[in-house]
Amino acid sequence: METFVKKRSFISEARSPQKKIKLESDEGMEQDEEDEEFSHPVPWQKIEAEGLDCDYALLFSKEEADNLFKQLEEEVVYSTGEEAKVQVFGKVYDIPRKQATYGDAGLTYTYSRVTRLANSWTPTLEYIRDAVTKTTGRAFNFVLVNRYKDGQDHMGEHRDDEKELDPLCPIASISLGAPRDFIFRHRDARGKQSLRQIEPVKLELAHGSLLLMNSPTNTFWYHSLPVRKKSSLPRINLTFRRIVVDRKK
DNA sequence: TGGTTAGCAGACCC
DNA sequence: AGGGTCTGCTAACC
Repeated sequence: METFVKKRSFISEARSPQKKIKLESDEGMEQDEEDEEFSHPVPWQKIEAEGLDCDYALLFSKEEADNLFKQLEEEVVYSTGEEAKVQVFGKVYDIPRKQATYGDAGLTYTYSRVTRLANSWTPTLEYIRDAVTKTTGRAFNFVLVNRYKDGQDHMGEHRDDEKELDPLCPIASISLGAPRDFIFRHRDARGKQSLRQIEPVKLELAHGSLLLMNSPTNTFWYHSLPVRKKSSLPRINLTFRRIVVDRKK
């Protein structure tokens, strides 16, 4: 049975998923927003299930996505050593992909018991961040970069539920490079005697695409990027987030 | 207190 | 026949 979300099935109106509100401006950012800079509005596909709310769109053309991928390959510096390891069920493993963290000065992000300090934004990451902001009306102060060198690199099921994240702000996921399957599973449909039977939601994340994961998706749904042996090319994923800044000294 | 961004084994399906 | 995929399990630590 094919449970993948059909491409182009019900493309909604060509407008942003959130109303064009004025940007929640962080300090001293752009004043008057030229909506026309990223000229044509993007056609969004709504992806919904019980407790799941996502918006999917092709944000960048193939040509632009190609260039962005190339630039990121030159700019991004990935973690090594202890920061490239993860501890699960008492054992330490090498993370089966590469990771990097970028964001506003001084921000930290704790992921699976390892706290990482954000590197300062690179030009390309800033450019993509601003493109995402212009098309969504959301501001982000942090991005987690994951690089999957081929179909063997992967990420297991998890939720993005770190408590330093602003729970109401969507997470914006940009995909560049090889397309990969992306799977959602409801938390009540996991385990042997799962409480309920809920079909997973599966989609393929395309080169240049943007997936917005809106609240409360990450409360109820785990997601993963499973191994795909037939995939041989690299993929870079950027997840833009809003980290709540603790204003205490 | 309870959840686990990892790998692995066994079942299933081409 | 066997490789790819999917699911459930893990049993230490924070």
